Amino acid sequence: MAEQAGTPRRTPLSRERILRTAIALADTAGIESLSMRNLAQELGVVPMALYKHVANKDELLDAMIDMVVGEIDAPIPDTEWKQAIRGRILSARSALQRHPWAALAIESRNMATPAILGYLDSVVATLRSGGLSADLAHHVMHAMGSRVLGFSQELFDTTRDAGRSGPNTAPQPAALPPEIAARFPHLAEIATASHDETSVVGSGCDDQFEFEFALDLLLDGIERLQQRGWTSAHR
Amino acid sequence: MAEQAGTPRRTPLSRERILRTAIALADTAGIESLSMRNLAQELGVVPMALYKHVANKDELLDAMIDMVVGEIDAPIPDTEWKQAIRGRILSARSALQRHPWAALAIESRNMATPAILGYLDSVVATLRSGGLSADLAHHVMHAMGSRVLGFSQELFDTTRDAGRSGPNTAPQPAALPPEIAARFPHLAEIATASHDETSVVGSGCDDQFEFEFALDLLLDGIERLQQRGWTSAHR
DNA sequence: ACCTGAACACCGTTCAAGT
DNA sequence: ACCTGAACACCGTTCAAGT
Repeated sequence: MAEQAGTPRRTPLSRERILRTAIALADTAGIESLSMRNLAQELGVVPMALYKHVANKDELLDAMIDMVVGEIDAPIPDTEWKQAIRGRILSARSALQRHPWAALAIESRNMATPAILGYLDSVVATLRSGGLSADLAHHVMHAMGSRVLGFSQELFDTTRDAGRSGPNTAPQPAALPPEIAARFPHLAEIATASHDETSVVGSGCDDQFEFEFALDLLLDGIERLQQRGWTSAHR
Repeated sequence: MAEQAGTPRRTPLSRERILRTAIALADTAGIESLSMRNLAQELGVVPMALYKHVANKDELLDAMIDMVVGEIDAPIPDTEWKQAIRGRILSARSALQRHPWAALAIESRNMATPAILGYLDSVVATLRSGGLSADLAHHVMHAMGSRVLGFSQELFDTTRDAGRSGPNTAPQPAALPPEIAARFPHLAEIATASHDETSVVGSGCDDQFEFEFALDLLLDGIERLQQRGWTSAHR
């Protein structure tokens, strides 16, 4: 079960192979199943063997994050800044969606891996090249928050089973259970809102649409500030 | 050490007392120090005793979260919706700041405790009373994301030691270490931006300002959409 | 009837002993 | 010189044995 068919059983352990296996394990079994012991077993080695290639579990997680961030597309040159940022962020989003554990891992880490810093740096570069002041760019990065990296921590999360293999366990809870819908009438109302308008199947809401809605709200607001020559002194 | 001076050593265990102690422990020692065993020791009982009052650790965490959410101020009646929401969210923020572990706990939980649902419901109620359509209110809640609850997952977190007792360990890293400032010039530039403008001591940036900047950017954008009678069909 | 010590099945990580 | 079994100090939770 643990040994893969094609490879000779004694494929030498390498940092690369450890990272790929760790990511695959987290993707399919969930991040909570990623223990040094489980990972070692998956690789057919004794747990201690991993410590030859990674310092400890924290460093392993950092390296996994860096690999995911590395999947984000490079910026498209010669594009208007708003479109460039938009495309970049949507690419980040799809990378993070391929690895559902990554968003929370990034948040719980103290942050600041080289790959993340490189990505953020290039986003700032795009903002600056679009004519935004360093001052405004600074606040923009804060305002975007985790959305820069493609996730926004949806509060009522429709797809929270993050990290299950196979088809998503029950596509949607089919709106709210009636007893809590009664206790929280306004939530019930908006849960069923935008049914008629958008063409979403079932009662689920379109996460991608919500993400872009918020993203564009922010980008449009920022563009307006820039055009008005906003500085921190304004407020 | 574990027994408090004023109380008789046999203060009967109660859910209330367990929760208060758990929150205090997480506040002072950090969430990673909150184990059932540690908590029991703090209370002077055997770990198993806790299971008479809480089903398991997950339920304990949910109850702790609900208690923190309970600290959020009630909405001020008869206020214009934008101001009402703004005040509510800033109150949520200060509650979450008093308990630095809470934001991450909320995110990692599957979400949807009664207190959180009640809070979200009342925020939606305010939006609706301000004349926003259920459709727009829906998207607004998504756009706000975790900011509705007062946190935004700052990506470059200036105060990430969350959960240390005593004075904050070194107020600020004094800008970026020069070697990484060289590798990420645009980050370095915005890190030192808004120095002259705002009156922030040291090189830190004003988290509260950044939060309100983003909040107002969103609220202003939403107000404009509302005034224009925006619906999902627009896009 | 109530309480709890010991135990179970896990962690991440160390270290000395074996080849 | 290299590898690794056993061990350490933890987890959350169960359960049978003790009062």
